[in-house]
Amino acid sequence: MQNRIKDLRQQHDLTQDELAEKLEVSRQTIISLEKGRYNPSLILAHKIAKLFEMQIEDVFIFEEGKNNG
Amino acid sequence: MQNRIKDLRQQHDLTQDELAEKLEVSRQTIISLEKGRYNPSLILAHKIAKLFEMQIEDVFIFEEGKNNG
DNA sequence: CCTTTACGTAAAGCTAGCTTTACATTTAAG
DNA sequence: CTTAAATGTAAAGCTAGCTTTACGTAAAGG
Repeated sequence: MQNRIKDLRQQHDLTQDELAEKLEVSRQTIISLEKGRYNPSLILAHKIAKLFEMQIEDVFIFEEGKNNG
Repeated sequence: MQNRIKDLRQQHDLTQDELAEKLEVSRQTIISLEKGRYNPSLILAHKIAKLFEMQIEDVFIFEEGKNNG
């Protein structure tokens, strides 16, 4: 699962530290998210999408076309 | 955080067990989700929304109007 | 050289999502 | 009463999201 967090953060002129504060998570969490190291909780995903005024599905890119019917 | 899972499941004539199989999770997970007992992972939320052909934000209802601008 | 800012890795630890098993209740059918 | 399907609770256990601390690197500035 990929995401556009790094891109969006830079577009909004935020450092990792600033983004972490706004989302009320640690900087490590931001780094890990940007590196695609894990699958965040829905609430965190929502906070991110809300901050950037986007839909969750537009921030996070899911693997479509795997076993999709 | 609330959600419309129970409602959507019934609209689609699915039992908890059938929904669990489709989502590749346990029935307990469905029960807990329907009861709002926790905050699912983003991937699970996505699978649910995709199954019902909806946006995540339309399946899960986040507390808006708290400190929202 | 030294300090500050920003980004990154590593690893130990806590918490909560999710699984598994077991048991109880309700409704429908015989 | 018995069987079966559907829903629910309880609790033990594994895994992974997230935190915290520590250390390393590179760029900007004095």
